[in-house]
Amino acid sequence: MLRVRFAPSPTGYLHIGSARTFIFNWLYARHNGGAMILRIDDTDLERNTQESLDSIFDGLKWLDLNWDEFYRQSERGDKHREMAMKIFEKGLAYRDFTPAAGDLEEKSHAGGPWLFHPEMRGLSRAESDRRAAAGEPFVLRFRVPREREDKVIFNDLVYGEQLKATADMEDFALLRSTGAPTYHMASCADDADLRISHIIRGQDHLTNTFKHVLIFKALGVEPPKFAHLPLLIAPDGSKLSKRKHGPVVSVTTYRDAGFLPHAFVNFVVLLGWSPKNDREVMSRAELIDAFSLEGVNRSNATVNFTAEDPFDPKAVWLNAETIRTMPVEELAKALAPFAPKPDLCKLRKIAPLIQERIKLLRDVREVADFFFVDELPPYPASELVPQKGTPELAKSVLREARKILETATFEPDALEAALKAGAEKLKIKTGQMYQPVRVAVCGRKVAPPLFATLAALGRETALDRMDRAIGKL
RNA sequence: GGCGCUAUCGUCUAACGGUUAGGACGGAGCCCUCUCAAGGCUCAAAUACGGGUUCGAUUCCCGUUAGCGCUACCA
Repeated sequence: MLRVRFAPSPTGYLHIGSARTFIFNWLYARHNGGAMILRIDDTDLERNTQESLDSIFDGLKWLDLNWDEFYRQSERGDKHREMAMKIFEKGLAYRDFTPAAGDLEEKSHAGGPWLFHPEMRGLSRAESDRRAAAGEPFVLRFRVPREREDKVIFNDLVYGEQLKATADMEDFALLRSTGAPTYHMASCADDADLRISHIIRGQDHLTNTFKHVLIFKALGVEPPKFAHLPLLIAPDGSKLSKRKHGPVVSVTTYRDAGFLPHAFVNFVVLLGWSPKNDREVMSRAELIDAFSLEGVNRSNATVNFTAEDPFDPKAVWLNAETIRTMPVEELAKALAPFAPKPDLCKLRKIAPLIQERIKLLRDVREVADFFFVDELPPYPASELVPQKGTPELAKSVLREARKILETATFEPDALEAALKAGAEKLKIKTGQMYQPVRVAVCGRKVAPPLFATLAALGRETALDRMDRAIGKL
């Protein structure tokens, strides 16, 4: 059975890149009828926060993509330690008693690469046991088999065959001096234990994979298949980060601005993946059907945001497209949390009027504000004056319109016919009739279609606003 | 510094070694129209650079450049 996992570490909020990794895994699992596993990789006690964990759950819950199994890595520490010691017992790892030192710069620069402490790698088992028994702290290091194997090879489902000389690999840590497993150890131990068949993750792990292959082999299990995803980067070319780019990278920012979950999924899946048939707007079912690792490309994708405009224009367009094509009832419900009042009854009337006029759900506030107020905010009387008209004309137009609205049937077609007739009677262009009425009723020149708007507003409100407008002139 | 990965319009991307290098977003223009949208049509816009291989390279190989990643007792 195919088994994939998403393994975030709760050290920041769920950001768009992590969400994408989840989505790719989910799609792959659903496409193949496999299992989706959520595992919280919280082995770094120092940096984990409950807030971050909440953010991850909030984000995933919003995406509405489910998982089949759930694990928390911190609860499995004993198992990881046990598996690490199994590697040690096989002689494939050794204790390093070198005290943790601030020789970081020394390691990374200093001309040659730092690989291991020879005297520790060469320590006899008896000596090692003696010092450990004496309570001397140590880190457990993997003994990279430079003598037996000169390279590590694996085949990445996206990047193809990957090869690295063992001579270029350091003896990485498996267990910290506190006894806690490192990420590499915990991750591989769990992947092996949970029988993960495919690891789909960010390309930042591509070079780590050589270490992981070594660990899997040391554990005596067949390594899973690997597929690395190109990274998501900011317009300046740097990796998306909270510190540098702020909340624009957080999934909850999209949610709070009024993105529809599916529009977000649709946008994000197109970053680094293509169905190769020019299709872009796809339903969830179509996505599941079309998804394959072959469609994943290898170069990083830029999320195009700016300080003024935090959302990629394509994401916004996809969202608008999703809004336009969804059932009105669903739209009305989605709009409720964003409207001035969560009045579903009213929203059902408004939704069709604004459906193709909003890009984000939050836009409802400015596009449909006048539906929710008892009294219109003040606007200049000059707005009531139509093109090539005078205040006097505006006044007579509004009086005529008022009279019409007193008796007209409040239904779009009937209102249009009646108002049109009124314009003919006054011998003015229809636009000169409609525009003053629009301003009187909406409080501004730009608004949804007039007749449907009037119908939604109702006679009483319309008449009241007409009177106030006439009074301004 | 070492090791690895990547390179097509501004952005996301498509193209068995043979295409006028295609689509989408965004931009510009026109049409439609009660304003705004939506919709329709049109336009501008790319194979990083240099060498090979080949009858023929966006595509294969090498180099350069650039970007990114890893190089922790972080994940």
